[in-house]
Formats: sequence, C-alpha cells, structure tokens
Amino acid sequence: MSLVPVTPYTYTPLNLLKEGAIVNVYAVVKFFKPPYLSKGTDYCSVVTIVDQTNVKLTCMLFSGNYEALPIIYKVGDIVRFHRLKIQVYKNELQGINSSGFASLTFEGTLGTPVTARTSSKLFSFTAQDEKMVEALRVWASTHISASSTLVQLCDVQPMQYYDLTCQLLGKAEVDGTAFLLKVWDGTRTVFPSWRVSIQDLSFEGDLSHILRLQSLVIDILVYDNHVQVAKSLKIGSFLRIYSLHTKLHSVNTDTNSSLLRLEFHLHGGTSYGRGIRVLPETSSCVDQLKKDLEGADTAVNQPSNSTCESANEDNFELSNSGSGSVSLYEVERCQQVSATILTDHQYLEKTPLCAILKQKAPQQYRIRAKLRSYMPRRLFQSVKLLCPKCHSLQEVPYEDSLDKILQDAATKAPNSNLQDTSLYDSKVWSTEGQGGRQVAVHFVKNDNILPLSSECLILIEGGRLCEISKLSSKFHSVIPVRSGAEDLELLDLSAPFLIQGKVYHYGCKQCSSLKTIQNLSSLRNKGQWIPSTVAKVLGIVPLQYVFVMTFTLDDGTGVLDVYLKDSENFFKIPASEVLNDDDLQKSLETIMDMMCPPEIKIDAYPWLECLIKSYTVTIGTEQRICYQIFDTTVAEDTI
DNA sequence: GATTAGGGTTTG
Repeated sequence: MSLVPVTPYTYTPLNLLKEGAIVNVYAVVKFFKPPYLSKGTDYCSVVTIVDQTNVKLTCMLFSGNYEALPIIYKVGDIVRFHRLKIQVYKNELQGINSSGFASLTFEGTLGTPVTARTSSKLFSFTAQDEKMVEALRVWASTHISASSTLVQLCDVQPMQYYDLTCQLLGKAEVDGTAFLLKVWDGTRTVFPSWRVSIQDLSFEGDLSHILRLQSLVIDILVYDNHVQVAKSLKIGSFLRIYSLHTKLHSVNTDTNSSLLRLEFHLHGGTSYGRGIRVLPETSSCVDQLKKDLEGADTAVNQPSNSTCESANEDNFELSNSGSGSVSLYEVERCQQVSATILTDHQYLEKTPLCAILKQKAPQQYRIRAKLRSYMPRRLFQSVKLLCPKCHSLQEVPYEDSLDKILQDAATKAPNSNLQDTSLYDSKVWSTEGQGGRQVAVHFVKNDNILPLSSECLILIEGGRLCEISKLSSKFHSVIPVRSGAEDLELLDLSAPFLIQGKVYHYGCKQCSSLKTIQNLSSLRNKGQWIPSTVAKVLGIVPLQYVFVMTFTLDDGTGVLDVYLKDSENFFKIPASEVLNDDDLQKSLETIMDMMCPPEIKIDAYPWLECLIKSYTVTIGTEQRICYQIFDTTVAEDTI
C-alpha cells in the first residue's frame, strides 16, 4: 500500500550532512548489527551506510519495537531512512533515529524486484524511489564487494567466521550462558560437526528426524546475550546466524587415533554483527534454502545413497598406520585459495598437523595451515650464510666489522713488485691524512687489452668499504686482495672474496683452501666472472645466502614449528641481494604481512599450502624431530 | 522521558 505525500521527500547525499540536521537518506548497507536488546529499554541496531559520494555514516537506531528497525539481511542491501538526526560523536558525524523515524530496505542485487521490506503499514513509494534504488544498485555493483561470509555448510573452513542461512531443527538450554541449536542447510560439512551432549537437557525438536538427517545436521552453541534470542526461536523457523565461528577440534579416542570435529560457536557480544535473525518464509534467500533442504531430504530417504550418507561421519578417524590418516582430506570439496603453492609432489594428500605430531621421522607431508607467528621478527636477521659442503650456518658480517677487516689489511703498503703483470695493469693512489694508506687497483686484462669497465674485474689493495662499494657499482667485479710474498693474495675469508654490484660473496673458512690469484688467468679470456667459477679457481667453497626462519604453523588440529631455509625459491626474492636493497626488503615485509597479518586474529589469516619433511636431530642424548619446508613458493597473485 | 551504543570477533 502506498501513500503519495503532498510534497515529495528530498534526500541528502551523505557528503552534505550537517550536525543537528534531520534528513532523509538513501544508501547501501556497508555494515550492520541485526537488532538486539540493548541494556536500556530498546532494541538497537547499528548500521553503517555509504552512498555514491563514498561518504560513510554509522547510524545508531533504537526502538522499543523490534519490527520498526530496518529489516537488513546482508551487507549490500539498500536502505531508505526518513527523519534521521545527524549528531557528532568522537568528532565524527553519526546518524540516530529521531521522532517519526521510518525505514525501507531493498535487495541490493541488480535485476531483482524492487520490493520494500518494512513494518510500516503506510509508506510512500514513487518512481523517484525506484530510480534511487536502481542507481544505488548500479553504483554498489562496482563499489561494494559481495559478502564473502555468506556461505553454505559445504563451504565452511575451520577457524573462520560465517553468516549461515539455515533451518532450526532442535534446541536445548545447556546452562545459563550456553544454548544449543541444531540446524541444517541441506549441505554437508567437510568435517563432521561436533555433538553437544543433550543428556539431562530438556530438548525441543524431532530427534528421529534429526537422527535420520545424520551429518547434515550441525550443532551450534550460542552464548550469553544470544541465549535469550535462542530460547524464543521456533523449531522449523528459518534463520540467519551472523558471524558464526568455526573451530576444528581433535578428539582423542585412544592412544592411536583421534577424531576431527568441526565446532560451531556464536560467541557472546555483538562485535562484527554477531547475532541471529529470523528470516520470513517469503524471503528470496529462504526460497533457495527450501530447495536445498528438499533435495537433501529426498536424497537421505533414498536407500541407494546410504553409503554416501555415512561417508563423512565414519572416515574421519585418524590412525598412526599412515594410509588411513590422509583419506579424510579426499572429501575436501572446497579448495580455498592458498597464499603459498607447491612446486612439486602435488600428488601428496594433505595431513593434519595433529597426525604429523604423532609420527616418526623421516617423512614428507603436504599440509594446509596458517602462519600463527614467525621468527626472527626483524627480517634482515633472517639472512644467513650457508656452506653447501659442511652445512654450517654463519651470520652475514656487518658493515662495521667488514670495514675493520679491510682497514686491518690496508696497514701494509702495496708491493710494487707485484704490479703491472701480464694478468693486470695497476694503478696506485696515495691518501691524504690517513697514515699514508695507499690504494692499488689492478685492472684484469683480457688478451692484454683492458675491457670496458662494465665487463672488467678489478683487484683492490688497501681499499675501504665505501671505496669498494663505489667501485663495485662501476666495475663488473671486485676482489679485495693484499700483497703476499710472491703474488697478490686474498684476504682472510672473513672478507668477501668477490663483490658484484650489491652482492658480497663469501667463502667457507672450513672447506676452502686458497689458491693463488694468478689462477684467474685461466678465466680472463672468457670474460665471464661467474661467482662459482671464480670461487673454483681460487680454491674457495662459496657460501650460499639463505633465509632462515621458524614458522609456527597452525591448522586448527595442532601447532608445529617448521624451519624455512631458502635462498630464493620460497619468497622469489634472492637472499643474496635483500640486505642491500630497500625495495626487496619492502617486498619481503609485504609477503610476511600478507601471510601473518599484524593486528588481526588468526581466523582471518590466509591458508598456506606447504610441503614439509621431518628429520631427527640429536642434541646430546636427546633426539628431537624437526621439520623443514621444501618445494613450496609464495603464490604470485598474492604478492 | 532518558537510556540504550557509539562496528572491528571468544577463549565456552
């Protein structure tokens, strides 16, 4: 029923709101808390709206009458508020219902009928209204992302929050702070639902029907303020439960096996819009739900499907025997996008961390988990030098200690007998006021001709770190040397044996046996100063730059500390360059913040798919199992 | 007639 007003309503864009004004607005719902009983006398609903001006407004709406508050089902719905008062709270504009407040709510999806949801018996609705709704729908389609939390049970993952549309099958009060709801949506969860004991509880609902539906039914515990609402719910009614939390729980049955069970909790409070709303039978979301329920009911009642029916109920037992422990993930139908991907062994089936923790080493596993935390937190501390031969790890020398080593080597003046040989042309500079320090640069020739500086290897005697770093940006390669008895020789291997651009190449002190500089003559005609080749002719075992980090991984079934030891495959950032490159350091930080976002809860972290291998380490008399990531890389589209 | 809540997840 419509009533056309004498003067048409005018609607204020959200960027033109003024304190104290009472206005009419049209906007898209960006966030909302479904109506709940406040601590005062009224129901309250908090609604944040946004319009084409991209200005947001959070509105506090109160009413003693639940039905008088906006009938919002999801983010993206469109609302019309009449007589909204604008006030200031914490230096920001805020909307609040004023006398005579009224609202209409519309589906926000393009192409759906423009039907107003309202409890008002009389309300205006004109061609102008229809245009306003259509215009906001068009704008929202490119500016408001569809709700990612609205899912079916078959799509839920552990450790997330969801808005669930379902039918109530049974209920029971557990105690004053917890209330059990048994619901279904016609689809089956990947992991079977936990079962809350209803022994000694007064249960309302058709238990034989619930038993027949078996794993199609999930148990939800709602807490605190939601208990009152839950009590009043009618069996058979259609519900939307907002910000329902899923948790995977491993239940130990005996020493050798455990069961994985998916828990559903509606925690106390109204944060993030936590709450329950009853959906009328006539709403379009219920239409789809009813179809799903009918289809599932029919399938359950067909005996041919009975084997399928018991599938997820029975196959989730994990045992130490190995083969049985991975089958549970075969039924994982909904592959969520992962922030890391496997580069090999994709055939491996996933193993939950709780199963890995019970097994002996060595083994290889494919896992799916979240990065709860990592060490070291200061990323430059994660770069180390690794000897591929003796596997020893060492710190990358700091600039200060490196300069000290170079200064110590510069105390001895260059020997003029070792200058201008067939291998190189030499030039010597004297410094002023630096205790007579001399710097000799030996330009390595190619067929007795000096190559272009960009292709030229130079040997430097007496140079300081800043000088070497300047020269390394001009010349292809730099080797710090000193005058020996019969030939130029490399410095102690505490110093780099080769510098190319920003990369300082070090050798292993244990594994190298230094050879004479003259050996470079075997390489000079090739004009390619490849670090591994240079190292070889100089008798050096080159150290490899690696990221060494500890990842604390959590998949909801268990927590596992895993090492990452990687030169460039995992992050796709060369560990050898990151220390001297601000951009690469920023990239690394971005990747870590993506995998382990600061200041948000782990539920919202992305999943990581990883290959890990276990191995045994003996420390004294203690044997410990360690785990290392391999053949895994950060997915390109997540960076 | 004022108050309620004032978005930003429990810890069962």
